[in-house]
Amino acid sequence: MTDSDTDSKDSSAGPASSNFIRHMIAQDLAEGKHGGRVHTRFPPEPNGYLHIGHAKSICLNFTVAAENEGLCNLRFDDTNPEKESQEYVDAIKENINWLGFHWHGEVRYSSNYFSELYEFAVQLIGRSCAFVCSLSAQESREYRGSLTEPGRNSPDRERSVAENLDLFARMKAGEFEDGAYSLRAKIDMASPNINMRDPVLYRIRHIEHHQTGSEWCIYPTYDYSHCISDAIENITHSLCTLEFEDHRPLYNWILQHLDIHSLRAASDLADSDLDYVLPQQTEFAKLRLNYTMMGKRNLREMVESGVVSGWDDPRMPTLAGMRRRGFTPASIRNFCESIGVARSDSVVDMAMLEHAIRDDLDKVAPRAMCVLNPLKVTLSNIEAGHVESLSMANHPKDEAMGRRQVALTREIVIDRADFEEQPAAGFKRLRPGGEVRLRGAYVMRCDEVVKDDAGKVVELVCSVDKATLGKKPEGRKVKGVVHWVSADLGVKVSVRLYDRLFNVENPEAKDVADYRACLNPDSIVELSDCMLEAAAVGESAASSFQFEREGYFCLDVADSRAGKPVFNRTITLRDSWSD
RNA sequence: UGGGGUGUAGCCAAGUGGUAAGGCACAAGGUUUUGAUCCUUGCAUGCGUUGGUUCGAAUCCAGCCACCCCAGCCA
Repeated sequence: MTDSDTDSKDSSAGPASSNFIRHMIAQDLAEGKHGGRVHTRFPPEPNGYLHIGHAKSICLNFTVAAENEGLCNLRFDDTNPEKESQEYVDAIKENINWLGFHWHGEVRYSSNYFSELYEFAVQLIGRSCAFVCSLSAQESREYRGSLTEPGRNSPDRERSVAENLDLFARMKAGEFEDGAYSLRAKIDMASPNINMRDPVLYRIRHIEHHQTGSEWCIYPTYDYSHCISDAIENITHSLCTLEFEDHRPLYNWILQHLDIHSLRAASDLADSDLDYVLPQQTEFAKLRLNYTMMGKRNLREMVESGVVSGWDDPRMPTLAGMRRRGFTPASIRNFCESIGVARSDSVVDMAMLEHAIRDDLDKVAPRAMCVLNPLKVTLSNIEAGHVESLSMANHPKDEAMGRRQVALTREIVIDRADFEEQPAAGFKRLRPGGEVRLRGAYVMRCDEVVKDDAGKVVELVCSVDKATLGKKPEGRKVKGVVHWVSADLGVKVSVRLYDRLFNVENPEAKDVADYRACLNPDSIVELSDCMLEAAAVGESAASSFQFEREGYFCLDVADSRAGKPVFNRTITLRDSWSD
């Protein structure tokens, strides 16, 4: 086991699939490029909750390290205190642990390195590679030029080293107000790559930081801090998403313009005799899922506007939401492995995710019977008060999951959808005069349909064939099987049926003016009169079940109350019949 | 119209000069006391496109087309 190993083996995970990052690392290892080390990092900014897209990156970074006896750090990229908070730090750590990954050593923060980052900035100034600029944000935008036109040099670009040093020290000391000055790299205002047009390295922000409090009033930018943080942590492979590709020249420029000996001295490996090698950035395509919004800004918007109940609403693509929905860590890891890692923009079909969770839950979730829309059935040839205890397997293929007792009584409930007075062709369930198998029990015949004044079916009077317990009926075939629960001995529960949040494939598409117009009005349907078999509730009950013939459900711990459990539908069963 | 990328089936994706893996989805059978699971079979004479090189090209070369990213003191 290494630090980056996962908690459990994924029994269902096939062999690791080939991808360009695995190839690259194998080749780097073969060439001894980083002294045989593989050290990755997952660098979230604590400005929101992790979502399934982050899971792809987490799985990539941690598994690629584990596969090569390497290490993976967790580093909060916390250089913009304005948008960040401890709440997010805590949630992110918990999500990663829940997924089953363990970062190497202590949690890191870019803010851990603020002192080093400052000293390296002083070094860049000393080397005439950076200068203090007095242009406002607006002015600097004008000076930057455009996609097709080169920019112009800042009037401060040739400020003396001494003056730059003095100004930068005073920036740090808090002498200036926000925006009065910035520290910029001195690269090339005519570069076709706009990121190289003297990018800002430090900005003044008189604001409290969740980790460093009021110690600093200047904060480094992403481009400046990320590469140096990687170098300090001796990261070998810095994996990020495609939009940072244009930043790679800057990533390399900063590291190459710093004294490698001082970089080494500031790094975790300062005292080792390993070769000091600069980290290399490699980009891959981020995950996109259809019928889903992944933009942090949009997710936050949905939470704040109350479109969903919170970051952990079971309809959210956040890890917190998916967990509450009933997704297992293994299902998410398997999904991330199954989608691959490549450089082409792609949109993964939701069906892939649904397959991953069904695949895992089919194996691990015990079965139970729960009637969602109860219809009373009186079994005329079972005495009132009689309780027949039937033994049922918790899993049809896994005896190790044990058995449970299920009570059959005179009055039971079945689902309304399992009875039709005038069924369409192919209907295998109950009809007047027809027979159906009560799952795990007897074959039952419908003798009488009881209706109310409005003509609504309110009860069925049926009789069971007592010769059919564990046996096929004689002289006829009964195709349909129906789940049921004792009306007296079952437990009343609430069940939330979840469906996709959006009814368009891409709610973030440019031609969608407002995602609110694309919300699926049936993304949550709450049923409060469901009847669940008693064995499925209580202290020792499992948290996830397959409610037979319906789908996979999990107990909602947050909203369940004593005597009134609430279950969330994780996903339906595949249904080749379709209602 | 500058720079950086990407195009293999409905979706994801392997493939790195020797004749198109795999998964999802879908379809058809079989098993089944879950219309589930499981099993079997089918599903690209074709790799954005047009040319070229080669005995041989998804792989190499050239042109063209489409789409994505970049002008935050966000990450």
